Amino acid sequence: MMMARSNALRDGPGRWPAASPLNACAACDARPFSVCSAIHECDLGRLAAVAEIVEIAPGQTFVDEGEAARHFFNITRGTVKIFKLLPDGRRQITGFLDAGDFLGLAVDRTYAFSAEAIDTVRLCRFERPKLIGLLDEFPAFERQLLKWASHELLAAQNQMLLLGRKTARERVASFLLTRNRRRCPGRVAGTLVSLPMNRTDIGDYLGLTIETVSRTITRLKRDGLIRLHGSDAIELLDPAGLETIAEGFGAA
Amino acid sequence: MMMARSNALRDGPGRWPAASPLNACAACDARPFSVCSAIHECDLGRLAAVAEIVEIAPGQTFVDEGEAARHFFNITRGTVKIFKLLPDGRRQITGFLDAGDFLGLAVDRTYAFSAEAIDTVRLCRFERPKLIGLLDEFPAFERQLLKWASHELLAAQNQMLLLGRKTARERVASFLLTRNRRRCPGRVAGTLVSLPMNRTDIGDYLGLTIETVSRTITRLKRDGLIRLHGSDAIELLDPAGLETIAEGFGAA
DNA sequence: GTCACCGTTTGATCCAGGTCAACGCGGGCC
DNA sequence: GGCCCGCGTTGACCTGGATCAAACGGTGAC
Repeated sequence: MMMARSNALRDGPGRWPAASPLNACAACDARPFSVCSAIHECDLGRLAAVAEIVEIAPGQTFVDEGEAARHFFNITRGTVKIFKLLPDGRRQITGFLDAGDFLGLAVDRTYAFSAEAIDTVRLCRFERPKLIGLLDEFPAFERQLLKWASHELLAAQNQMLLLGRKTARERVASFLLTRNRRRCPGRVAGTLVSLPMNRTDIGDYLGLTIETVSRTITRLKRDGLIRLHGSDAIELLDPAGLETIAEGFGAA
Repeated sequence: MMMARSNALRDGPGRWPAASPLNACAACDARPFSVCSAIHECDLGRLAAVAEIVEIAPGQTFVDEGEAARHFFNITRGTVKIFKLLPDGRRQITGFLDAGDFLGLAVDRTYAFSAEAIDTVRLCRFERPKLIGLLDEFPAFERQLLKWASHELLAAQNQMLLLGRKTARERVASFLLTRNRRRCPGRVAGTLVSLPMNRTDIGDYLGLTIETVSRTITRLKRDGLIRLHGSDAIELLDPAGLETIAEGFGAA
């Protein structure tokens, strides 16, 4: 829906015209941050051989919950949201993925989640059997995936604490700090957080409504903890104060 | 706290007098269900050599959030709760682990969670470097761990949906069904769910208070969906009806 | 047997956040 | 320029679940 000239993944034309697969991996900006860093320069050809570079248009869903799980993905540019739906439309976003993040582990035979591009996303797509074959060949790659899974599990536990036990104010403060800790390509080191997702997405990630997110941000602003630069960038004026709130110390 | 003759893990006397480590692994009831199944019968000696069998008394904490992460664990008997705390005492239980479950992945240098035995728990304890060494030797074992991590990630995403978007009634129904799907040693196939944890634990797992858990169970009972057998066993009279509620279809 | 204790249930009231509704604002389009 | 539309903000009110409080019931000690 939207974008007359569709870049739909399964329609075919979404393929990125990678000059040479080898060069694609060697030149990849995201590789240093990603699981692919486990593969040595000299073996990049083997990796590139099973990778397919794809570009996804904003708003486009490229993984559907319940669909047969045929691929793994590695984000190399842009931001993706992962979510689950209830039949009446209630939605829980379980994570935002940026460049360098790996996608496709939490899976049985079918995907247990959907994935949608927030902005223009570029990613490497791997057929599952091919990537699994590569794991046999490169144990360091498999080790890296295990490390990634552990990292995701840790983030998931933090999110469960947030969703189960934190107040709206604590949730928003936690969210801003977590976002700020990410390596965002092009981000000036410091306290300016860019939010490519809209308020609805933030609400669905934090288990709140859009109105509560908005009100809570307004209140943090009034309290001098943050400053807005448009609605998609927030400056953290008092990171320590936010940390105090996020960790549940905040009395107010 | 409690149990005059302490089986405290770090006090030493918690060690189980395993006749022979080799026999311990070969005879382990939990092995078929656990990540250890990846190690062939003939190599069990290598596994047993790095495993230490430990018994934990009910209520005893054997992993402390923030402590240096020195071990992995594999539960072979009993039930464990994994939780995170906020400074003011709010608690989120992020999972219950039973026989066959692996513990210790969601970790950086220090544990990101605490773990406490609910009933009498027996587990295999592995020093992290030793187990990691074993992974180099047995790729199938590492593969199994990755599979386990993926499985946990999937469960975590379901739990985020539950905590972020489900009503109390939906949460309790989901919980009972999830519990029922587990292979509980000694459980008669069917619809009798055993709940070794108390109501406070259930509340802290579902992001509810103990009162709401109790009231919700009472209401499910009144509606003829479940029957209580004591307070720690629940019979599912209408699993399909519970499923409808748990998945968010339930109008009532 | 009975007493005390602890976990559970039930009842009464409260409130954080949800719902419903209106308004503001910026960007694209004609 | 002016209109429209989608997102974000703000306001008024409502409610599901929290909080506070009391009663219940099973179990172990004596």
